[in-house]
Amino acid sequence: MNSKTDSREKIVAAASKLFQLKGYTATGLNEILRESGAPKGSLYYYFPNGKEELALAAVDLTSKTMQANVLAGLNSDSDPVCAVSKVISDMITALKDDGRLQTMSLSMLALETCQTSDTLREACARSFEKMSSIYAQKLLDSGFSCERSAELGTVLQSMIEGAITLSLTARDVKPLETVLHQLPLLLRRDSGV
Amino acid sequence: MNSKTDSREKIVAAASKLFQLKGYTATGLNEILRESGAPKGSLYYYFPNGKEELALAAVDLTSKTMQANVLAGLNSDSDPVCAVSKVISDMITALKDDGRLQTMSLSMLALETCQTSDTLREACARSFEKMSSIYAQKLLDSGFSCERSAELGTVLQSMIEGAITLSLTARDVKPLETVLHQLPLLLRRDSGV
DNA sequence: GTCTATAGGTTGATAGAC
DNA sequence: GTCTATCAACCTATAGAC
Repeated sequence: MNSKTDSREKIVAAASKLFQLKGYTATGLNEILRESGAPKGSLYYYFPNGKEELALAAVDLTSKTMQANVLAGLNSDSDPVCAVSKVISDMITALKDDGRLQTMSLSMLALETCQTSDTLREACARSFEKMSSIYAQKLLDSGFSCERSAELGTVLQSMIEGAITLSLTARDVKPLETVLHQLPLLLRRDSGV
Repeated sequence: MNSKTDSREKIVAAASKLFQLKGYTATGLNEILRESGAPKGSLYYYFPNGKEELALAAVDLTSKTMQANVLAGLNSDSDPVCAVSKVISDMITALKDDGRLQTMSLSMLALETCQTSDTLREACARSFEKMSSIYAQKLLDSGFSCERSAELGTVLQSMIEGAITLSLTARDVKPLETVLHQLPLLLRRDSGV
């Protein structure tokens, strides 16, 4: 077994979970270490630049998992409306199971850090951009025009991030369900602008 | 002059500004007091329950200002597409002037506090709900059906909050501009679901 | 009522033993 | 390489002088 990167991975996994749950500022390094079981020395061995460098690794991990989840949902159906609906339904189910963020949104971390750390801001921006492009690619494959696919990808990403925020705040998945319900209208093929 | 509530109002105004800019956890009470010019004793005189009670007042202030801004934009045109476009254009202009949140979104504060404080979570949820209903009322007045108005109000609120998050993170108003561009399609009158 | 000084606890980070 | 003991700085909250 490779115990070499094991400590590192456990720290990043714990950080990724806690940053999403409580936010960047509210999550202490001690808490991350307690959760991961690793001692403090290991953290500064693997991440000499401290909290910011660890958060960067956590964002990358969260981002990759999010992308995999969305891609899996999109691949479940060839019809783009059904495919995106599946992605949102999965989020609703996950949110109902436990009312917490679990690899669904980087919004809190992005908003917290975008004014204070360019490194983290850019990492979050890349993640948002990637998610938009994943939605756009699905639309492009389904016959939407190049320009309209790109625009709708951004709109979908905005709408879903916003609906997650509203649903978490209300402790009620209704905003996500409403977006789900209005999805067919937004993605109509006819009379594209 | 009524100096009675003057200190209180200055504290709430400073808190409202800093909470939106840096977030709830990252903003210290000392910083708020420094910004407002009031001493620490006054804070605990007006807000015996400390930071949470102050944040509640700050959310109420921010929420009221946001509602006034959106209502002003919506009243600028009788056509709902033009009216909502005006609201979003104003946000784009404000974001271009200085790339910071200024009475535009409670998303960061809502995400930060929704897992730890029911009081603040509910205050943010009420604000989101109110904003959705303001958009819905405009659509209702423009002849949309009652049910469709309510649903589109939620979708608009989600989409705009999400696009603000994306624009701030990317330091680029393009996501908001894209939403603006796709707005006419979302709000088409024909063939309502 | 208004304000200051300080308590008590936590944070991110470091130095150095093994 | 891995870990522990400890630092200085910061936080929220309080007690009590004016």
